[in-house]
Amino acid sequence: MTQVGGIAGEQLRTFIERIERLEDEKKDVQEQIKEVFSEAKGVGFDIRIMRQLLRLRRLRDADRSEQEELLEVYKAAIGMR
Amino acid sequence: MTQVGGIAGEQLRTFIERIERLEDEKKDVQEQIKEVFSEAKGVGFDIRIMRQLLRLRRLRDADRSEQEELLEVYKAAIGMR
Amino acid sequence: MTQVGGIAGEQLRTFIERIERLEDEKKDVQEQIKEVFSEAKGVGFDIRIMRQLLRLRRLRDADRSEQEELLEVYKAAIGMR
Amino acid sequence: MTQVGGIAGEQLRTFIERIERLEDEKKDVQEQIKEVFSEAKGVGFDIRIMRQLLRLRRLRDADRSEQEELLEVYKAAIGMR
DNA sequence: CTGCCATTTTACCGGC
DNA sequence: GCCGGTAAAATGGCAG
Repeated sequence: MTQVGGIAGEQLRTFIERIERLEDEKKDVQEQIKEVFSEAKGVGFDIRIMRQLLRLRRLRDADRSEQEELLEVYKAAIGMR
Repeated sequence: MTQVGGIAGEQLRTFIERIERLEDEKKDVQEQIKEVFSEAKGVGFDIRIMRQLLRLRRLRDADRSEQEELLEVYKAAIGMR
Repeated sequence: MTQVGGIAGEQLRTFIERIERLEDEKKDVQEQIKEVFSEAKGVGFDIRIMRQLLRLRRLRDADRSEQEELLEVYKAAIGMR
Repeated sequence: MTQVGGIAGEQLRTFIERIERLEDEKKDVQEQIKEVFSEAKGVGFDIRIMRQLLRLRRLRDADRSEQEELLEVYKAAIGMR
C-alpha cells in the first residue's frame, strides 16, 4: 500500500471521493426542493408562508417525539420496563 | 492611531478583549447551570429527565411563536394590517 | 388564492408534502455521509481533518490564500506571533 | 421521589425554573457578544477573521501546530499541493 | 446588499 | 479516559 507520510493515501482519497459524491446527490435533492418552491410560487403561493408551515409541522413532530421520549424515560425511572 | 498593515491594531485588540470578557461571563453562567443540575441530582432527580423537560418546554415556546408568526404572515398575505 | 379548504388548500398541501418527502431524502443522504465518516474513523482517520480537507477542496484557491493573508494581517495588528 | 404533584414536583419545578432563568442570562450575554461583533463590523473589521483570531487565542500553541501539521500530511496523502 | 433562516461544524456533557 | 449523542456557534444560502 502506498504510504505518504504514514497515511494510506489511496484509502483516504476513496473516502473523500465517496463523500463528495454523496454531497453532490444532496445538492441535487436541494435543487429539486427549490424547484417545487418555484412551482408553488408560480401558481401564486407565498414562499414565506410555506416555509413557516413547514417549520411549524417540523416543530409539531419534534414535540410529539420529545413527549414520547419523556414518557419512556419516566417509565424507566420508576422501574417499568 | 497606530496602523499595522493598514489595520487599527489598538481598536481591534479592544474589540477582541471585550468579546473575550463576555465569553468568560458566559462560561460562568454555564457553570452555575451545571451546579443547579448537580444539586438536583444530589437530591435524587434524574438529569436526563430534567433535560428532556427543558427541551419540551422550549419546543412548546417555539411552537407558540411560530404559530403566532404564521398567523401574522397569513394576515399580511390577505392584506390585513 | 384566498379560498381555504378548497382547491388551493389541496394544492398547497400537495406542495408541502412533496417538499417534506424531498427533505426526508436529503436526510437519508446526510446519514449515508455520516456513515462514511464513521467508517473512515474506524480505520484510523481523523474526521476533523477530513472535513478541513473537503472544505479546502471546495474553496477556490484564490479565496483560500486571500483569507490566509488577511488573518496574518490581523494577527500582526494585535501583536500575535 | 415517585410522588407526583407533591413536594418533589414542587422542588423539580424550582430547579427547572432556576435553570431557565440562567439560560436566559446566557442568551443575553450571547446577544451582547453579537453586538460587539456588529460594532466591529461597522468600523470595517471582518467578523469571520475576528472569529478565527479568537479561536487561535483559545487554542494552545502546541495543539495549533499539531493540527496544521496533520492537515499537511493529509493533503500530501491525496496529492493536494 | 442586508438580514434572516437552515445547515454544518464545533464543543460539551453524561454514561460506560 | 473515550464515546456517543445533544446543544451551541459558525458558516452558507435565500428572500426581500
